[in-house]
Amino acid sequence: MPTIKDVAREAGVSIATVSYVINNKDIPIRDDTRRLVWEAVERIGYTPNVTARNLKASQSRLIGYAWHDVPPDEVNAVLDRFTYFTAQAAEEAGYHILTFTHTQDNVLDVYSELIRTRRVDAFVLAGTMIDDPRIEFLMAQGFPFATFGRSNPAWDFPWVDTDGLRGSYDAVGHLVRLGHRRIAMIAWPEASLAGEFRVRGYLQALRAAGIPFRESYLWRGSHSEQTGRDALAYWSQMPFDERPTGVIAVSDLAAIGVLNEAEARGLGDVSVVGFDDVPLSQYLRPSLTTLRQPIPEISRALIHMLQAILNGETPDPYQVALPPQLIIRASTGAPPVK
Amino acid sequence: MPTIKDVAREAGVSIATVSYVINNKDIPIRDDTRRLVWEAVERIGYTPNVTARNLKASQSRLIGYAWHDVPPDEVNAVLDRFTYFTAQAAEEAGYHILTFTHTQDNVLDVYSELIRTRRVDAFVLAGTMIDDPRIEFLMAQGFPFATFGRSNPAWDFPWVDTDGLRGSYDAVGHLVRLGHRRIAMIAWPEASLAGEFRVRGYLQALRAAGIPFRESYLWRGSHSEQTGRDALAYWSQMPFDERPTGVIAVSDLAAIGVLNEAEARGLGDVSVVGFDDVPLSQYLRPSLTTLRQPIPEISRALIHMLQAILNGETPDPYQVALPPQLIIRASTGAPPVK
DNA sequence: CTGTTAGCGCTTTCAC
DNA sequence: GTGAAAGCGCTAACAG
Repeated sequence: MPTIKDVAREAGVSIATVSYVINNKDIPIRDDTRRLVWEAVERIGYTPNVTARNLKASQSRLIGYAWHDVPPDEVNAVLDRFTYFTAQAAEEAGYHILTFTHTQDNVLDVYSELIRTRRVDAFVLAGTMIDDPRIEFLMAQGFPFATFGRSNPAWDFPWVDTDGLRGSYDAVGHLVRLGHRRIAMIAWPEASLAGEFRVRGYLQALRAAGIPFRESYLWRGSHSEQTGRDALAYWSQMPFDERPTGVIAVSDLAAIGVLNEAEARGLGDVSVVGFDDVPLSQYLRPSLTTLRQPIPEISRALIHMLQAILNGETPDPYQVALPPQLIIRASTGAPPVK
Repeated sequence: MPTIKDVAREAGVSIATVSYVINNKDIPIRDDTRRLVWEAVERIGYTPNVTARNLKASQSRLIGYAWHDVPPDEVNAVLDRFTYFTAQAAEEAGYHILTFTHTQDNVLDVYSELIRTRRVDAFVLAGTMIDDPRIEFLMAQGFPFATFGRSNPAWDFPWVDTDGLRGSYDAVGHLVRLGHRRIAMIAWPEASLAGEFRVRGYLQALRAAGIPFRESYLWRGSHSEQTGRDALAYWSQMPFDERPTGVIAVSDLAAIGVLNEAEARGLGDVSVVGFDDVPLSQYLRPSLTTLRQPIPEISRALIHMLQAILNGETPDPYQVALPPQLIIRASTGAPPVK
């Protein structure tokens, strides 16, 4: 493999000159010398060795991203697209993504190791939780990072997130325009930040439509298909003209539970909106109306933030929530006339 | 950030000694010197700089993996799990995964760039095609790689694959044991290598069960839900006692098409086996019997192969097909009695 | 305008 | 047993 030395010899110039030309430094170099260098580069097929460059510059040009373990039966609608678009955005900025894994109990060790060995220049975090220890750790270390998802609101760090409030708001608006008035929501436990934004959007949209909130229309449960089933089972106990005619769910999985339970009970005409647009949701019966997260935009925003941070600047914007897109399919329609 | 020099000074020994101790070389060093070194390391919190190590060793300890673009409406059942397990296996072997992307027309450029800059030590390829140009290129370059998926049978390179033949064979066996005799298959166009293995398994299983093959029971189409619908539409034109009672599909997506079309036509009792176990397949109505690819094993096998190659050895085994697991759910049952 | 040279942090040969 | 020093390939300050 040719090195810069070989190019210098081939071109009959010094290695410094080669370096200047290659890196296009604004050091006055005669045009024919430049040509000489490029021709030599061409002739011997030289490409700079990134490891040597990185050593010199004390950088790695790598952004770490923890790939989460996904149980085979769980849905990871978003993260594979996120990885793809993040890798792509990183490449445009001259970086690559280094993926790594960790178990539940050695999380910070793994991050710490990657920092200390100078394996990566920054991290992208996804699947953030409230009071996420990784964020706390990285802030304490002063190590560059940005997250997909919010965390403790009192913490000051760069994040990009889906605007869940806006998403729920739009979903309810969609149902209202279809003529629904009895609109329920399936939410996560209150500890979930993302979940609470979605609940707020639901409440705001109800208020905007002049529909009073009913406690019994808000069902909270875990991230599972069963939660959707439980919610519908509960609501179907209500007198017919009290039952919700439309449901917005905090996730597609819960939405699917609602559809499945409705089918099982012969209650075919409940309108359901999911959240995420998981693969296959368009092939469900009925195909699922849902909110698609703006993943490409999120990836781009994150990388822009990191780029700024790595250049010693303050990212602008620093924290941003991007609206999801309502994908209207067959699971929502007018309420049953009665 | 402390360097090996700092450790040497702190321990009052030479740099070389520190390196010997740290790397546990079998060079005779007094035990108390060793202790001195480790204590110094501990005290100043030293961790070797991987970039410097890599420069010295002319390696990167990175394995490149191209992350494929997935249209938002397509199912990528397998690749996100594959990425996770491959990253994990790589870490156990002392490597990390560098993910990168490419468009249709610059594929080889991207691989070439990664090689020439010495960004990666090897590649893992997925989504291989017959006569895959990437494989051809990497063989020509003599650059280390291994693939998830086969290619041109005349080419000699290390691969791991799902044993699609075995999978189809088992799926047909399952239907036969349930009492089916009219078993159809949905396949991909003949150009698909993976598809043809699955067809062969189907044919072999029929033969083993003494069931003659009927041309009209083999439907070929693209990778889509529509293909499944088309196939079922076609078969449902047949006289009732000629129609297939069981179908094995080359993918879950096609299987879902069959289920959806059967539902639309009120033909509820056709048994269907998919392939892949995509997320959500368990929540379909009916939940889908399918073949789950042995992803963790595939990842491990690939990394073992690469490890051998990177150590200058010949991997053993060199090419291996691992059987998928039949996951039995509600979409298969006894044929309608008649 | 161009070349010499000192590192970046590490490993390893060769001397002592 | 341990240390001095060369060198991996590159960049950039400093000379000339």
